Amino acid sequence: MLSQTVEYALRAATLLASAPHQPQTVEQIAAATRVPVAYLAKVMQSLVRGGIASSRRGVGGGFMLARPPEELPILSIVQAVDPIVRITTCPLGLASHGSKLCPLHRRLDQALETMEKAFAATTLAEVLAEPSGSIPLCDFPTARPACQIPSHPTPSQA
Amino acid sequence: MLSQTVEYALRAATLLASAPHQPQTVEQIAAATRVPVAYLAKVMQSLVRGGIASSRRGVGGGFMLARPPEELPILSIVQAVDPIVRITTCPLGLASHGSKLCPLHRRLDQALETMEKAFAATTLAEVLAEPSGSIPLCDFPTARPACQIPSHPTPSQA
DNA sequence: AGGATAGAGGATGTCAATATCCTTTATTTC
DNA sequence: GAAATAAAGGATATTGACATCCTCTATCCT
Repeated sequence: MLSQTVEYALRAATLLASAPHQPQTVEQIAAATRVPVAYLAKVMQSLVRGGIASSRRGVGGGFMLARPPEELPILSIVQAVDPIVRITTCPLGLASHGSKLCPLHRRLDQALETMEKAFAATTLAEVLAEPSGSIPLCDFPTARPACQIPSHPTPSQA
Repeated sequence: MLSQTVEYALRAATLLASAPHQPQTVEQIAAATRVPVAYLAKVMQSLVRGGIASSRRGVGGGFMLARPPEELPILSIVQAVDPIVRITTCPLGLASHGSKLCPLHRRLDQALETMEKAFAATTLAEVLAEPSGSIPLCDFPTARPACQIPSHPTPSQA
């Protein structure tokens, strides 16, 4: 239903949100989120192009969120890597309907709209700092959820 | 987002609903719904296995809905061909959360649930007989929407 | 400047979804 | 029973999502 790529991107973004102002390398993100390193590199590129993350090369470089998690609806992450395409014209390709969708596709598009809205209404920050106290994104080997950072997540553990 | 297969299955089911008690061959359905014939044959098999449609071989045979459209939520069609898989355990595979989802995946699963409910709440009949009068599934070369059937849709036009 | 680090980008491989084709089986009609 | 019709099912292509690898470029540190 939701693509692997979206899943990966959301995990990565969540990790970045949990380590603010601390650049994370692809290796670090991959290890923490259990995503194939090489593929994650591509996904991160999409996030950078989409304005979700910023990147820095060289020593001490890595990826950081381009904006604070409070201002990042998870929809923007979805759209950056694997956009939700709404149904705007009849997929059958017949022009007889003009711009009006038939009932079937109207319903399908409504379902898409619902998803879109749900994702638009949820920010990364909300995903991260849940009142219930459940640790987001499961155990992090290196990083900690925002609510219980010791002093800084992981400067360089090698 | 939604797979091609689901799209095809819904189109086919809608057509069957528009021609009740009139078996439609794969060729007929394919022509009316603009779906590749050979692939549609596979999709129809799934619908039959899923209890959505019934099939008859031989002359005068074809596919019919197994139940009246009023009793067929479109969710059942989706589930028959390309089931929505809800997120029940942490995709990261770490058991530390027990059965509790992390906030991220809880949200994602909620989105899936919303879709599921939307599809569960909509019947084929509703998709077919829209008050607005827009013709479902665009133009039918052979069949007509339920609201304006002449006498019978298309017995055998060859 | 030179070496080390780390992202960017291109080329390529793998696998599942999509799609096609052909043979077999069931059913009807004559 | 034989011929025609139409679905069932297996084998096989094609395509795009997912994934890997290698080289190039930017940045940091000494």
